[in-house]
Amino acid sequence: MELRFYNSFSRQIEAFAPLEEGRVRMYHCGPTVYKRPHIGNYRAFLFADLLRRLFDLEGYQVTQVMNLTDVGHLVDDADDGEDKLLAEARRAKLDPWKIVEQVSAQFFADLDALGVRPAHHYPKATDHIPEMVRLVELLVDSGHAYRVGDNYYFDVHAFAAYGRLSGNRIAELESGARLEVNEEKRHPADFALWKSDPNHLMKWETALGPHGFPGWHIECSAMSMKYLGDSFDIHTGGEDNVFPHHECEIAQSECATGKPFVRLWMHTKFLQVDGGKMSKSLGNVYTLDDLIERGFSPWDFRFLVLRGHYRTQLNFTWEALRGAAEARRSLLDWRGRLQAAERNGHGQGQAEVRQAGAAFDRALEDDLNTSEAVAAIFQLRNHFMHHGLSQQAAVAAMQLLARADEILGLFEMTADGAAPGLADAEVETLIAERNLARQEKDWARADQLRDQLHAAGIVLEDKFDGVRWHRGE
RNA sequence: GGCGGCAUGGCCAAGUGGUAAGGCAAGGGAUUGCAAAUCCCUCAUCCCCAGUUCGAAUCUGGGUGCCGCCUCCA
Repeated sequence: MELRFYNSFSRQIEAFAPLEEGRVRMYHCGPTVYKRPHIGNYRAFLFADLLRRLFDLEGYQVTQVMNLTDVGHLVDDADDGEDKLLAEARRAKLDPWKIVEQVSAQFFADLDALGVRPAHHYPKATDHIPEMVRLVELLVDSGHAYRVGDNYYFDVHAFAAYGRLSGNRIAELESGARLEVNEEKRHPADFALWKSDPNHLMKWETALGPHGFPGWHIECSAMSMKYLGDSFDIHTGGEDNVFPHHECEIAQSECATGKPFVRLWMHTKFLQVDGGKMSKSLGNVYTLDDLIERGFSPWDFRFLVLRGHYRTQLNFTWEALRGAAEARRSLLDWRGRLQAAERNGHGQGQAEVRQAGAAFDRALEDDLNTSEAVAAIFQLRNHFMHHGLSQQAAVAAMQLLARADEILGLFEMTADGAAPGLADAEVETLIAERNLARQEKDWARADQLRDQLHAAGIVLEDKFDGVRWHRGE
């Protein structure tokens, strides 16, 4: 496939060309582990998984890194002065390290439930204090950063390209600033690399000072470059990360190394709920458990998210989730029908399968247009339902469906083909038994057998000329 | 105030100059012991207004609504 992606930095769709042939190195901004991520957060992580799966299938050697931020962020404007993690620790009357441990475990459980392939590294900020300190020292030595007491700030005027990613201009940032200016900084747009506060709970004694802790942006520069090199291929995050986070990462990384930092920046749009943003006051900040409580599988959510384009806002509604769940079920059903057709298919359809496969690939190549890719699958399904497929075409269609499953993650890890439960012969026996009961108009017995088969994932179709069955839903 | 983005049927969502993909839901009919599944049929002119064009959901201008960001700390 000839992949083309939209680059937030150039604001254009570009042909994908990794730094090193056959190899992809990518970094994803991960969660701040102070509180269980909500479904909106998982949109970004599912997108990262989509990239990962695509590159895996395309035969690239992938190195994927996602950070866990375990030194806090601000809760919101109202909670000034204290970071998210410390606030949560106080609220829950727990040690911050305990919070990190619990939330991280929850996060990994969620990823697993969503069918996300594990990244190769999940570095934590607090495990990389020396790397961050080294970066700060480099920036100070090279004149890109300055020290005030034991605080260290990046001088945005030392990097001419500051603002290129976000489109912000330093002068505008200054005039638009809503909050009071930190008098220590030479310019309001300068950002903290390293701070000091003797009263901080999470602090480190380093060459930078006795009571220091890192600024937010520095961790991603330090960890991405440690695991991926000074220059790497892809960096992703939510749209909220563009500024200031990624803008600052570029500045500090490129000034520290003198090399280009990231080739391709990709950002996912936010997930909205009921047409607006999620908010605690509306009670629509959902976690995976909220979906499960309503009878949905995390995989239904996965499908809802991935069949929408990552650069478009996606509106979450319960009705939409129900629609995604039904659609996924019908694909599962189709897989069962295809398995049957691989043995006793009829019709033609080679051309249609080829066409669908080409459309599927074309859509994905074009900046991951998963909507169109999924539509291609459904079009083939519709053709099959109307006209059937030859055995050979059914085999090819199964291959396409498996390919879609590899990339999008459609089906939960239930067995495919080798489904646990009844063997074909057993199914046939039960069906014969039910037919006998039906002939004798023993409806209770017939329905009981039907229920038994249904429970085993067997779908029966009572046709005028007999009973057909397939595995599915 | 600055920067960026979105607005397509009941719900979700592609399409970005050539006459509206796909999914879900809904209605009518066929079939059925009942049911499910399946089959047939029905279901949008693209937020509003004004332009450009032979032609616009797609371009331009102006509205309206929604979303992200604008660094004390992070």
